[in-house]
Amino acid sequence: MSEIAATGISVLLVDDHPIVRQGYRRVLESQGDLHVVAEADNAADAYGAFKAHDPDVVVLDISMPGASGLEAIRNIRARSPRARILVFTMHNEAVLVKSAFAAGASGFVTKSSEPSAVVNAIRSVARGERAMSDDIAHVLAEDSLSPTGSVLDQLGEREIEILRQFAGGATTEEIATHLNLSVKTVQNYHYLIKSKTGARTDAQLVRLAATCGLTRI
Amino acid sequence: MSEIAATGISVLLVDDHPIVRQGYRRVLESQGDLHVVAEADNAADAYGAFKAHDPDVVVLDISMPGASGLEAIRNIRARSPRARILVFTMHNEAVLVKSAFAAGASGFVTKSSEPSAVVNAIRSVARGERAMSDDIAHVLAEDSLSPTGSVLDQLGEREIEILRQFAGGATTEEIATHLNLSVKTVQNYHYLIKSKTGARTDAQLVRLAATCGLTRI
DNA sequence: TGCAGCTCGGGCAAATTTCCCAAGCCGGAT
DNA sequence: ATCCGGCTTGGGAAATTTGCCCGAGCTGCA
Repeated sequence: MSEIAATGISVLLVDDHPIVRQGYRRVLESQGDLHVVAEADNAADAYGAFKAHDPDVVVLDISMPGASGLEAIRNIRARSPRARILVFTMHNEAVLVKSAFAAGASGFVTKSSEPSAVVNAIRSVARGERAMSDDIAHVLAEDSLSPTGSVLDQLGEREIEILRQFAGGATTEEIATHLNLSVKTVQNYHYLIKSKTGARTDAQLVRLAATCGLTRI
Repeated sequence: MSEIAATGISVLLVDDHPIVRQGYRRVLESQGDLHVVAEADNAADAYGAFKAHDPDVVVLDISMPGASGLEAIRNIRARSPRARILVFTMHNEAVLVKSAFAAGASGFVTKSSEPSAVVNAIRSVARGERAMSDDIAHVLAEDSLSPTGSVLDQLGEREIEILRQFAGGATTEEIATHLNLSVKTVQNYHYLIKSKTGARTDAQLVRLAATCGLTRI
């Protein structure tokens, strides 16, 4: 079957929902130049499938947000730096997007995009270009993309400690007491952490802390 | 076009993601007996499309959570009690499932299901039977056996929906927009949820939602 | 020496949270 | 039929927090 790849773009589909995979497979294959050569339904299998089929593009459709998808990206890129990975999800949080690119993704498109935008993104990524959908470009633009790596690398020791306690459920006053700081300082850290990580919500902050292993839930 | 219905099952697809709709459409139509006669990308349009095409089955694929989906179900059923609605989502919380059936759904399948299970569910629903995927039956079964009142039992439908979106990282404005409520109302729910659950912090709320399976991290 | 970055906090306007309250609606109990 | 209670929806007003600006002390490093 690998002869096909010579005339088109071979794709590995990663998604945990079987029927979603099948739907995308049909949409992609109707394009003529796109060929789904393999599927995987979890992050762990993704690399095995990648190694076995050496696809031109990996389309990672992570419906659930964070960690396992990012892990899969790192997993593949660490061992095959030439891999092209297009993240395809319904989430559009700046933190997630940045993390995905930092982890080595080549593109990021949301499910709100038109089908044509998605297939064009696959073609762009296959050519080695970076691709993202308009809405993603928008959130990133506002967020003013910084070349920093993992989200936690941007944070100082104190910031991480405060984030940990906050994500653990502590109030601002409690954190101030624990760390012998003024409430004002803790508030400022809270704000600083949010701007550094791109989280716009306390909830996003908690999710971030959880996916980074800062807290367990 | 309605002559087709005589030989098969006509389907109305409701989903907010264009490419997802297109994928499902191809999967369903490849079955031979299933025909997608219309699509809608939001709850508001769903009833209009239903009235215009009178499909045998409505497949409601609400990736974005709930209330608007539940509303759409009630909306359709209230005016066309004969309507057969199959909810098709990635969520598998008992609360949601029960709400959906209470709202008048005929079936509930998750995206984790095999494509064959999904199309069979559509056929079952078209015959007027009730249908649900194995995993849904499982969570409902466990739920009915557990006398332990989950924290979620204290919360109403709206509260749960708002908690879900909040824990997912949405801002108050976003939730208000999604659910067509005033910001003030969402704020009040936010407060109410905290007092009902005893959470004193947004972070505690997120953790609570996560442990209840309302959101994944 | 000097810059850069972390840590710590003040200030102040704008926004949000916290409570309390009211009204409509609906289902169940009386 | 009526009342009670709970859900849903929002207003109001005080209290608190956020967002963003600032300065200052400390450290490490070039």
